[in-house]
Parts: sequence; C-alpha cells; structure tokens
Amino acid sequence: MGYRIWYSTQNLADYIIDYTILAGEVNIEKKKMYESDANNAKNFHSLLDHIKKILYLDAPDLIVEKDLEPIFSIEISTEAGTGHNAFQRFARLAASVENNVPSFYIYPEASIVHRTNSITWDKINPLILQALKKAMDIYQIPALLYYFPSDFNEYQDNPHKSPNLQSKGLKFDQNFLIYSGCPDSTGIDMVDMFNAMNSILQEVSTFGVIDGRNRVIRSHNIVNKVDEMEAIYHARVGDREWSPLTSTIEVPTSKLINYLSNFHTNIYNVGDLLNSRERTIIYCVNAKFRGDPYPGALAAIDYLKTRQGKTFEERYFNLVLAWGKVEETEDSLSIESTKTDQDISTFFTQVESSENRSNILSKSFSELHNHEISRYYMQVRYGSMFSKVKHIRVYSYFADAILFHDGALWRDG
DNA sequence: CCAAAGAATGGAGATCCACC
DNA sequence: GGTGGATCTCCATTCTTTGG
Repeated sequence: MGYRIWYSTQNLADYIIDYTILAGEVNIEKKKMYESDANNAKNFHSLLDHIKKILYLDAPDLIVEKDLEPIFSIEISTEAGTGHNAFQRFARLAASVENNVPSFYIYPEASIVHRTNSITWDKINPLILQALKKAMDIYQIPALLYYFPSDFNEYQDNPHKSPNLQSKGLKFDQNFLIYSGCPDSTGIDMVDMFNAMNSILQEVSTFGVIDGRNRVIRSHNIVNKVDEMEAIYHARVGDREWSPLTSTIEVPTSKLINYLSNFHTNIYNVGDLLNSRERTIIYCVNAKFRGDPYPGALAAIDYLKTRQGKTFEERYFNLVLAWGKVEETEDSLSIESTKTDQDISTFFTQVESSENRSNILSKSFSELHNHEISRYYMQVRYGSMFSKVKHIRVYSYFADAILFHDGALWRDG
C-alpha cells in the first residue's frame, strides 16, 4: 500500500511528484492509465474497478491514489479557451467530482492565436469558472481552475512582443528535458496549485482518504482559491450570454413530448421522468454527429442550468441534445438536417460498430485468448459500459433525450 | 466594416488487428 | 513479424457569426 500515480504521460507524473510533498515519499508507484475499453482493448480491463468508474465518462491526464483510493485528478490543456473549447474537458472533471475525487484543471488565461490579419490573445470563457463552482456546490468536492503560466499579464496589449510567441505565449517548464510539455513550475498559479495539492495530501494522511477528501473543501487555501475563482468570474462575465449556453433554448416540455410522438405509436406513452419537469433545456448542435468538443459542453450545461442534486433524476429542467437546425413551433419542435451525418442512423451505426468491434460476450471459452479472459469477465459484469466510444457514453449519460430530424432516443425513468 | 467570440472542422498520434 | 487500414482520442485551427 502507498501512493500510486496513474498517468497518460510520464513527464506529468514526475512533474507532480517532484513539485509536491510526494517528492519525499518512498512508497510510490507510477502506472500507465488506459482510456477506455474501446480505445485499448488489451489493457483497459486490467485497471482497478474504482479507476474504471472515474474513466467511465472521460479520462483525465493524471490520477493520484493512496491505499487504492483516488485522492485527486488533473487535467491540462494549452488550447485557446474561446467558445466551447474550455468545456471540451469538462466531462472528466465532472466524472472525478461525481466520484468524490477533487480535480484540478490547468488552462491558459489566454493564449496567442495567429489569424490571417492579426495576432491576438484569445481569453478563456469565464463560464467555465461558474460550471466548476456549481459542481463544487453540489458535491462539496474541489474542482479548481489554475491558469497555465503565460505572458498574458505582461504583454496583453502587444502579443507580438511575447517572449514565448512560438508557444502561443505559454510558459513551459525550464527543465524541458525532464518535464517536457509541463507548465512553468515557477508560475504563480502553479505554486498555488502545488500548495493546494499538498493540503489535500496532508488532510488525507491525517484523516484517511475518504474523510480527508470530504474535509478539503474547507481547507484554508482551497477556500481562498474558490473565492478567487468566483471573483474572476464576476469580473469577467458581464451581462451577456456565453457559449455553450448561447446554443441552448428553453421550451415547455409539452413541445418535446409532441416532438417525440412523431416517433412512436399513439398507444405508447412516454414515461414519467420527462413529464415530471415542466420545462426543457435543449442543446442545439448543428454539426455532423461527432464527439469533442460537444460531450464536455453538454456536461457543463447540466451543471450550469439543469442540475439541482447529485444525480440526473434531481434536475430542475430536462436536458436534451439535438442534432441539426432546431426551430420552436407553436406546439412542437422542427429539426432540419442541413449537413451529412445528422441522421439517427449515424448514432446507431456508431453504437453498432463499437459493439461489433469490442464486445466479446458471444465467444465461447475455448475461443478466448488468455488476455481476453478477464476482459470477458469485465464485460459479463458491465456489458459494453466501457466499450463504446466516449461521446456515445457521455451523451447517453447526461442527456434525457437525443433528438435527430428523423428519430429520437429518450429515457422513461 | 472590422475585431472578437463562437461553432465546427480537420488532422495528428497511438493502438489494434487482419492480412500477408 | 512487418505493414497498412481502421478506430479512437485529443488538439487547436479555421470558418462563421455577432456586435460595436
């Protein structure tokens, strides 16, 4: 027993160990993490059960564990945070917090984007701070945003003079041989972040993992961080709407029920769940049916708009995902397909192909290779829960219904 | 009309598997 | 066992829309 660091890139594991009090630990082991059964059929099933559960929605970059219990998870992005980009990774933060595991999100306050006639700092969408706050309010588990160190403060008026122009204005760690791709460890937010991680590690050492994790939301420096996040949000948000909420509409649930009636007979009735909420939030995506960045944005909308309690049953609004051009009509909805791959058959094809590819439940014992035995046993227990592609998993977890122009799927309860 | 923000797409990298 | 195609995932650029 001791510490175990699950990583997708080993550099990041070394970075976190070396810059926190984990550096003094002897009993510490690093292990490679596998994202899903769909993506890594050979190895995913060998992960411990509680790690699989965090990975169910989406895989973070790092999970730190003590005595076989996760202590916190980390996600890093260097992407420009405009539009829904900052939400792209939100589902994995949600997955972590929903399992009572604190999570850290490292994201640039701004990064330099070169466009045809200009060089600008693209700034992070402040709504991400609000989404994290909502998740913390519900679970009382930290979900903290730290800025990836950059030249933004010093050079916000003249990005072309940024010393790190070639890396979009971002500051990477000086020791690039050992910590390649990791943020500058001397950056003020990184120092704060290491302190917060140390607080969690100390709470967990003193009170045990379960109690420790539940106490950290009240730790002094984490309380300060949460206050700071809220202050930044209020300073930046203004009185306008921000993505992804700009792509949502709110309608009476009766219109949703009428739309669904296009796809079932008169004898069938939609179950109680959808009808139990008067109004419905629809996330309208007029893109080819696909994954990123939409799964993360859908998860964020859940926290921003619809969620009251810890599960999707405790929603104030229904949360619905619609593909195509959506219009509200007098008593229903109209959805028009304006692009390829906006038919419901696209969804079914993707489910079917991952099922054909990943599901080995129809094999006989003598057909199984040695490494397939424990994978088979996992699938006996969980079916294809971990074996579908990420966006199918995330959409069907968060959305009460998914609408297409020529079909729909919905929950009855 | 231009700049900023938003929405959507394309592409790279990793891995697996069928086939030779 | 080498190789090419298919799949999955992540990254972030590019195209589109909006607002002053």
